[in-house]
Amino acid sequence: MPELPEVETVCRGLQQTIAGKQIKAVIVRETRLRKPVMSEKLYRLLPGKNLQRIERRAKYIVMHLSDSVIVLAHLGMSGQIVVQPADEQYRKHDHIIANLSEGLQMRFHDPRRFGLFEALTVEEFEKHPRLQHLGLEPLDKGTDAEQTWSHVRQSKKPIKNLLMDASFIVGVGNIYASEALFFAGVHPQKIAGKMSKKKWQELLQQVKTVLAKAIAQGGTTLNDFVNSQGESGYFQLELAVYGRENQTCKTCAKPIKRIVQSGRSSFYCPGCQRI
DNA sequence: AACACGCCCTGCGCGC
DNA sequence: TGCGCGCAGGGCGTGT
Repeated sequence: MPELPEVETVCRGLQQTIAGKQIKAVIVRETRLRKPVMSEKLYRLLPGKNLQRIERRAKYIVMHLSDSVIVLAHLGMSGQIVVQPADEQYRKHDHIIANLSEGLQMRFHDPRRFGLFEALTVEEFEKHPRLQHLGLEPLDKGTDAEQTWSHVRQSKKPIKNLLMDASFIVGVGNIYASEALFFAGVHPQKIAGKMSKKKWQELLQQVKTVLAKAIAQGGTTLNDFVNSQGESGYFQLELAVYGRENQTCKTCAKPIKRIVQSGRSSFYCPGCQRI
């Protein structure tokens, strides 16, 4: 479900709604996530701690608690973190519950269970293997063509695969990769190293623009996205190519094509995006 | 050693 | 109406 803009939206929402609140108790109802949930550690580390700051790194949600405790969460394909009144009925797939002050609950909900939810000490967080090899944040000022070109020019990957390579740039998922490629006029199968530097500059700019717009829309570009208040999105910002196979290109009216790259669908306009 | 692939899961929409 | 199939926004382990 979520790419960088959706995770960013969740983090901002959590910061607004639960920063400053205390975790009273934790209930683990399902441990079978991508990585088995360490219930005992959650029970030991979280109760009594205050939520101080919630931030995003790549597609990870990082919750800083008092006493140097950190909750690291990932939404996978279908995860949600929703804050709601504690007296509402559990939904199917509400896997981890944190009772907060003021009668609220934070619930980690994830039908496909590809997500991650764990409690860590700061030391564990800083050495966390999953976080060691993450690439650049696309929205950072310093992430520009100058900074990245030497890597891009050496890559023999199709450009779409490179855009989605989290050891290079983080947060760009299957939808926004297709969208950015469309707006830059780059074919998803173009070999990264064969682009001109100018074209790469343009593409990176489109990546930033697409992500920033989606954040500005509150992540509501994706149809079943749910923010931290449980509000679902609706298409405020229409997608140009993703999911539009056989529909007409909004620029040149040719039919949008779908191909599969590394097992994932890519959508592009054969008129606007050339190899 | 850089790639692509399969797989982890549930749910949904489609065609029959 | 029910059933099977293909597909889904992520990421990791494995094999080439």
